[in-house]
Amino acid sequence: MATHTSPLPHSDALSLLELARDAIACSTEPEFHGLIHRLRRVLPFDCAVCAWGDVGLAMEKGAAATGLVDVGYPPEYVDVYVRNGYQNRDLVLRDFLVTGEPQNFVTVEKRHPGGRRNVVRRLDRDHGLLDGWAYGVVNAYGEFSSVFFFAGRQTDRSARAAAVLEHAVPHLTEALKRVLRGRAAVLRYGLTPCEVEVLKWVKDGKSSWEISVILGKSERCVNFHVANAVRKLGAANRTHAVAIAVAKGIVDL
Amino acid sequence: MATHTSPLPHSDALSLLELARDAIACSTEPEFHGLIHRLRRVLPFDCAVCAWGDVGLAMEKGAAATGLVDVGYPPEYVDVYVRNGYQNRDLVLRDFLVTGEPQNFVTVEKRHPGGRRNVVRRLDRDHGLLDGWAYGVVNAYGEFSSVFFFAGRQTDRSARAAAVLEHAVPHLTEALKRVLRGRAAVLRYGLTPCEVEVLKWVKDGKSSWEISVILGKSERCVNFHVANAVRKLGAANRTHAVAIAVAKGIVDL
DNA sequence: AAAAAACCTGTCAAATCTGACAGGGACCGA
DNA sequence: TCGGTCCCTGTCAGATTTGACAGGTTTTTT
Repeated sequence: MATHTSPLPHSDALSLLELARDAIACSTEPEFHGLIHRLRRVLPFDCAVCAWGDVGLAMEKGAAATGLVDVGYPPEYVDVYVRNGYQNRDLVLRDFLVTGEPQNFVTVEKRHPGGRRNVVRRLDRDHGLLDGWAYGVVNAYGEFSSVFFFAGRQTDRSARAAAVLEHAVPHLTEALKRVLRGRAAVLRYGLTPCEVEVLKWVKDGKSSWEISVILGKSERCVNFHVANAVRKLGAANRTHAVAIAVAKGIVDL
Repeated sequence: MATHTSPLPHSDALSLLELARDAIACSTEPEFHGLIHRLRRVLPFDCAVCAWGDVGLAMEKGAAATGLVDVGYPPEYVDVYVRNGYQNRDLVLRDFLVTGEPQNFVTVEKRHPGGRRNVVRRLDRDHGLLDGWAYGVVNAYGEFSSVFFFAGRQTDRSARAAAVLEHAVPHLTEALKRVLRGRAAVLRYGLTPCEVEVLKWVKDGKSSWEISVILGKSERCVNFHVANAVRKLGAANRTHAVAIAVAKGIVDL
């Protein structure tokens, strides 16, 4: 058997194995936060944030088509970043999307002429997030993708840190997929809360009349929302719409 | 950070990390076989087999409610084992189900008076599978569970071997879930091939008339199979049946 | 303040689904 | 050989969905 040339120390590898195993059982947002805190013991950082969704759609529609899971990032930071569309000027994000590999904030800054004056770097410095990493899982158009940022005053910039992220982040992404089942698709198809609501009841086999009694609205109103959901999902009828909604996690059994 | 007291050597931990990462992308049976062969480099064995399905249902209905994925086990062995219902007399399987921990064949044999004369052990010896391990993931009634057997002339019986399985098997189980999406549920609900077939077309939004044209059967025949599928799935109508079928992986989008 | 989006409701006809009656043949396992 | 299972088909009535016309109010965003 070929020997490994991995930069991961033994204790890191064992911690990551346990994290990978425990990520399988993760199904709620608090559990997901717990995984991020577990990761912090292997690779210290002050805060993390994950942008998730359909990367292709995010390119078209920007932040409106993306979700965020915030684990300790300063809310003002996130607000300014999103409102100004800074993902379009983020050198670290760009270099990650281009290379597919973990990107260190400082390393990227030094790589680009004028990197120090970049608006995102200035925002980083304003909030004391002088260093950190970006890494994620980027899938095809229409699939769930993620980009994580782990930031702080300083971080380990070595190949070991990159290796930690390369092993941890795919499992964190799988866990996040389970936690967020459906939210990406609701965003993608632009379904309104009423449309999702009626789909849930249709999925349970209720007739439009039964749903109207349950929701206290007219049968006509229910049919109106069902028809809108069918159209937005590109379905042929309500059965087809339910199939799509269940498959995409918009509604659960 | 607390130091680990894991029996896993560094190189094993790294190999398992890569196995765990690659298991995420596994979605076909050949890829799954590839993962098993990868595992063999960490923990040598001659052959493996996985019994999967709903453990509760398997207790009720035996082998009829269980699937098998065979990676090198002698077919005659598997045939004799299944036909004689040897899972009910398998001390290794029993000890695994009781403890939830990896069980070594020889260790179990020595633990039980008369273990050497056990029919499964005799079958093992007849086929040269003198040693090996059993380990799996057992979930609640109605959920996908697995039990893997890794066997050969001899295997590593140390705590290291058990630790390898404890880290590898959960990821193999998740991979197998993806590979086998739905087969467990078809078994569980007792759906016939025609019932699954019409569900696929209904799921795509086709009317019974359209499906009858596609399949070259009468519309009455299609409705008959749809109604049977609805009843077997315990659904209120075809829309509800499709929701269940998609959720359980019986049909895919 | 204005525009857009979301939500709500009525009526009617045609299409489709559901339930219930009727009947049959082929194949497999005990 | 017999019983069970799977698959196939016809007819009919009532229930539900679908599509298309008509109209409205409230909330949110710019």
